[in-house]
Amino acid sequence: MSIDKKDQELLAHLQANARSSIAQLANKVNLSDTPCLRRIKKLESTGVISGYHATIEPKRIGLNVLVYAFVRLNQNSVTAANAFEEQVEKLQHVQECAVVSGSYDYLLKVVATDLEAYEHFVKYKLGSIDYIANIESTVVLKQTFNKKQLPL
Amino acid sequence: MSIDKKDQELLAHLQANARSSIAQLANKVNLSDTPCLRRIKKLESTGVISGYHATIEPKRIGLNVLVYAFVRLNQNSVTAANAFEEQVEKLQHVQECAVVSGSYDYLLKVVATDLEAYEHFVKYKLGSIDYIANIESTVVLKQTFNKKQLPL
DNA sequence: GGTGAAATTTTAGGTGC
DNA sequence: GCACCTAAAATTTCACC
Repeated sequence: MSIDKKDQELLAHLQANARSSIAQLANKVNLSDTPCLRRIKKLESTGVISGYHATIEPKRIGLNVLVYAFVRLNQNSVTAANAFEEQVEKLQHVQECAVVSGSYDYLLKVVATDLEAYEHFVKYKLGSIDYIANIESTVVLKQTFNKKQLPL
Repeated sequence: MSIDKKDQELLAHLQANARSSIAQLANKVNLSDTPCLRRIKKLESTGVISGYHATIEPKRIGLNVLVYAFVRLNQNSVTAANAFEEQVEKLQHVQECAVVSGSYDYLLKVVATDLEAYEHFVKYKLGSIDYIANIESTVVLKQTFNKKQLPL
């Protein structure tokens, strides 16, 4: 998959506004509609574009708290890792999960309505997952920015 | 702003696929087109929906590395904070920036082509920003999931 | 990569429930 | 508040050059 200048421009525009019409996009990158659409379809089918998603302001729906939670498991087995990953994905408040370097095994990005709800989440939801040794929470006091644009 | 069941369903669908047509959405939530569109416009104008963004697979465009970087400043002044936030936002490889609790001041989400590029980034880009006392990098070894769906 | 045309969709207004 | 209808404008998508 080779991504030329036009593709890069299309990706930039689609990251900024996923609901732009093909005609608008074609205009911005100086192509006519058909080749523009062809390029977008190709970017989709080759997996460069994996989806289009509305972004919701968490605070507008009552999710006022964001926390990064570091998790260490009590054993380094495939069984433990698989069990943990499977169970944590079911928790709707966990938005992202990553295996990380350092003294912890996982980093989770968690949303909650408030700190009390987060405490409850850690105690009863995360806390009920198998193989967890300990959890360290890093509370986000303020998000300074959250770009929706990867460097191309 | 009150968000009822239908709005919640619309938000869920738009988070899953931001390019759905109004007719498709109206069908899914058992509304006709007009009130469906009205609701979406309202969700947009009230800031519940802040935008629609194409999601790009970082690896498909050569961004193979993701790192969470904790940053501590060398002074707790408004001047230092403002200067840091302003300069770090200009770095395209920094996707997110948050003020956090704990022993560090900021948590940055950084993408890079590889670890060597990341090392270069820390040394010459982040490193050239004023007021930074030290940086601790937590490398993501594997992303297990990244949901595009907030709990409603 | 571009053109033109058909098919579909969006968007707005009006009516009555 | 909604469904239903109508209709113009815009958009998507196609075969073809």
